[in-house]
Amino acid sequence: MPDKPTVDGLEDTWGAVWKQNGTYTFDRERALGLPREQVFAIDTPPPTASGSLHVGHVFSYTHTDCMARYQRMQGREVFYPIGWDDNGLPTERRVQNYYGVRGDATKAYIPDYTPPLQGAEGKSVKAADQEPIGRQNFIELCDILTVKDEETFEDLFRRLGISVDWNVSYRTIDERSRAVAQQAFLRNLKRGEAYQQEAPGLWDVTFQTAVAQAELEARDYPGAYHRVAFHSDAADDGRVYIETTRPELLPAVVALIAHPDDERYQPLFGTTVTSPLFGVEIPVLAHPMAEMDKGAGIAMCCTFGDLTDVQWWRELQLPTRSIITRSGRITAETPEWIAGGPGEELFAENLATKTTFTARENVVKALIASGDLDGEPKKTQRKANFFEKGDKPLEIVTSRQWYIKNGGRDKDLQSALVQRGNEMTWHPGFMQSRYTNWIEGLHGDWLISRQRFFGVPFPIWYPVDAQGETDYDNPIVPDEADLPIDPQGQAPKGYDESQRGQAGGFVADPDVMDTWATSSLSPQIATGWPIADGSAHGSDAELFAKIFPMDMRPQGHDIIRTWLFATAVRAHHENGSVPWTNTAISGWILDPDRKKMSKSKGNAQTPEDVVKEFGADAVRYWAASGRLGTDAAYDTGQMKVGRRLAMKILNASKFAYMTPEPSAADGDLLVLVTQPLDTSMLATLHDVVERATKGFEAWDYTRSLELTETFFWTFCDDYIELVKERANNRDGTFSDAEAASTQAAVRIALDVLLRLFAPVLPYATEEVWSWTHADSIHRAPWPSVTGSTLPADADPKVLTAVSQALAGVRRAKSDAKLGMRAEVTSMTLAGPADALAAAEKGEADLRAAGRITGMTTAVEETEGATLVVRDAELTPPPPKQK
RNA sequence: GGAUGUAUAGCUCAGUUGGUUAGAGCGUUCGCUUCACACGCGAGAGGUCAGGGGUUCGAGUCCCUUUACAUCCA
Repeated sequence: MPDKPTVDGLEDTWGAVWKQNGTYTFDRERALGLPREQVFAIDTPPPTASGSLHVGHVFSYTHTDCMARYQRMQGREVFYPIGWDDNGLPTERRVQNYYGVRGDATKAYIPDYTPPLQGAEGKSVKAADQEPIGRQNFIELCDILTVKDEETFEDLFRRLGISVDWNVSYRTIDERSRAVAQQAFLRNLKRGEAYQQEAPGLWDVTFQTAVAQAELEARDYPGAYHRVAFHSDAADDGRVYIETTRPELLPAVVALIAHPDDERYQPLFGTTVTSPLFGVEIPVLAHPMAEMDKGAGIAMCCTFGDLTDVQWWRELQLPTRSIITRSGRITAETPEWIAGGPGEELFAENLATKTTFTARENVVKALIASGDLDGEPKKTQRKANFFEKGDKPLEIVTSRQWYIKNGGRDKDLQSALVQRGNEMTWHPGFMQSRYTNWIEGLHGDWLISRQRFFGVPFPIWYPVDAQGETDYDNPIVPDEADLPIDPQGQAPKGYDESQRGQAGGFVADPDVMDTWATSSLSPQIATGWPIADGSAHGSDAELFAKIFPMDMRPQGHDIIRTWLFATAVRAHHENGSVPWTNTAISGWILDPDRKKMSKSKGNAQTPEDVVKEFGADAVRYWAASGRLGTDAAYDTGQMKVGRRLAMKILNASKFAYMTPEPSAADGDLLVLVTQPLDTSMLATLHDVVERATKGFEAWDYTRSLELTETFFWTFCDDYIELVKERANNRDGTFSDAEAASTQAAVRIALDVLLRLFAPVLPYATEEVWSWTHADSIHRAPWPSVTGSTLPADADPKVLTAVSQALAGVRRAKSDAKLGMRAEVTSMTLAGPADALAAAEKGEADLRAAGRITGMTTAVEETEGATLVVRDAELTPPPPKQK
């Protein structure tokens, strides 16, 4: 026991001990032998290894850790893995900026490649300044940087005291994850849950990849309505006006569309009009999606300007006239429907290969020149779809993509997935509606293919026929036993590498899976879902059978629509079950202005600094003060309180263990506790244990902490102050039995309190525990209410009454502006008879703590029936002798 | 426009199935070297529970409505 206890440095001391002793190691054998409910399996979120953590991570990972530690102390075998989500776009983007490179599928592999930059942290390198390198070189750099990032993360998690088992870890790009993702995909394919389709879809021109509905973000985007004339024989003045924000798409127009009930356009339905500048003849059609009260009420449908165009194109069976390429520029060749027409030259000279922005300017100029633009363009803010990580509006491009069925096009599947939500217990419950709402709002299947580099490749090849045409309808798949595979580096069975890309040979599917298509399998990856025959790549059929579905999925509410939903979809298809039975949804961290904290706003704190300044226990205390589902303010004040609490635990414990050690016959301290005040304190604690346990059982660690903390301060400020004299008994005022009673009681209480605090404050509690125990507190049993043998007459009211009396004495001294050492030569303790009777049971302690030499009592009604002190006569303490 | 949540002391938040006079911490004011702790201890001040209406013997709590804020979806 140290002379001057401190919370500083506990992280280093105990972090090393826990690591060495494997305190949090998952015992697979024990788990397999236990009943299922005695195992607690957590599907820990794999953090994105693309930079530094922020306090929001600290917040939610602490929530999970508190639950994990509680479950462990309850004797359950806790499966608490850690994963890293290192595949995907965030990593690619970080690598681009960190090394100043860019993946380019056309470049060859360079052995021993040295990138132009090292650690250009935080800066973004312009695309033009990035060195284009081959796919394999790019992937190698991704691998190097993610491993480096993950080490930093591990440091912080360890320091925070997150009790994951570091032996049970995975990366979403490692061999096992690739094998799991590919096997799951192949099985989806076999069962018809995965399919590919060539269709118009949302496309990011910066990243040059398709994106899924879950990755969309609607943002305000400035634009202008252009009133443009189409030419018609059926119209009064030969003109039909439409209003469009995208005049550059005029060459791609396929129809004009108005609402079927719109009287203005009745005469035009069924007729044709010709487009200005290009003279293309198109039909005027009716469709209910046309908005009568917007613009002119009639719209031009282009292939494709937005998702409504796609719907019209599909439902009205319109032709496809695409002019926007995957890079977001206008196509270089003049399309056949323009060639030979009046706009041929305009297209070739002023539109081809231009950006949409330039093309728009040029079309507008031409429209002004031809007199087909009516008035000035009217500025507007329109909602445009963006990729959540992109900064240019999405275009719609026709491409071949892979999809997994998610209920967006199938009502039965949709309701089955909604139903899965009912099989999970949501903490808090209202978060389930976000899940349900999202599913019910889906309007397409889940697009999982991405035209990127650093991801899990589709385990697919396609035959190339004798004419050199790729046969997409008959993909070649590998055996599960061969997974994971890279179809770009390996030839399918029955072929050899020389046949790649040759007529009569094969080609690889060029795409990778979206990150979510792998991380949605985290339960299967972590729990040992068998690959092929179950012997390779971390397969563990026995463990999988035991702990899947898992018990807990912790995560933030912003990714319910992505990670949580996708995980439910995969388990539904593959396992016919939910992936876990509980979801614990953490809120966000808001800065003091109630804004979401983020690095871009410059208001985010680095967790490393915070932990260094206040200590891990203090930061955890702050995090644990935030309930599940509730956004919390970033509040260093709460961290100071946490630090103070941890200090108090050390100091109070030091006091307790400095009192003479009582000796019990058979080591059972409880039999020594005989005095009413002491049994009263234990009875109150007994009640606290009961309620704190209920808190954890309801996933309300905050409630549990609050109850424990409140009692702890009463224990320190009232109980310990009252029994100080008796516990040390320096003057021999008390009998040995009286002294031993409290010496035993403080030790018993502390033993319980430390364990109640342990899930939230692992460092301070472990430190104190180590003064009297050889084993870790984090493997000690959670305090039990059933096993205790409190004396039958233990009455919580005694502590309450004596504390009230002591408060009255303190107030009298405080009012007299005297110190607490002042002597009370006479006073009257007044209150109801039962309260007085209870107080009398601790009178000797009250006299000692209050330095009361003269006291009388008076039975009377008092406000709130509390005990009050009246007519106190005080003598200031003698000056202190040095 | 739809969904979900929030609104209680200067700040951050509790307040359980409706039940005496609405609580805590921080901050603030006053006081105290007290042999575990000055990173401490004691005491005080501070609230029309967002507004309005209703149910009830009784509403911070239940119902309706308005307002503000946050998030998600259109």
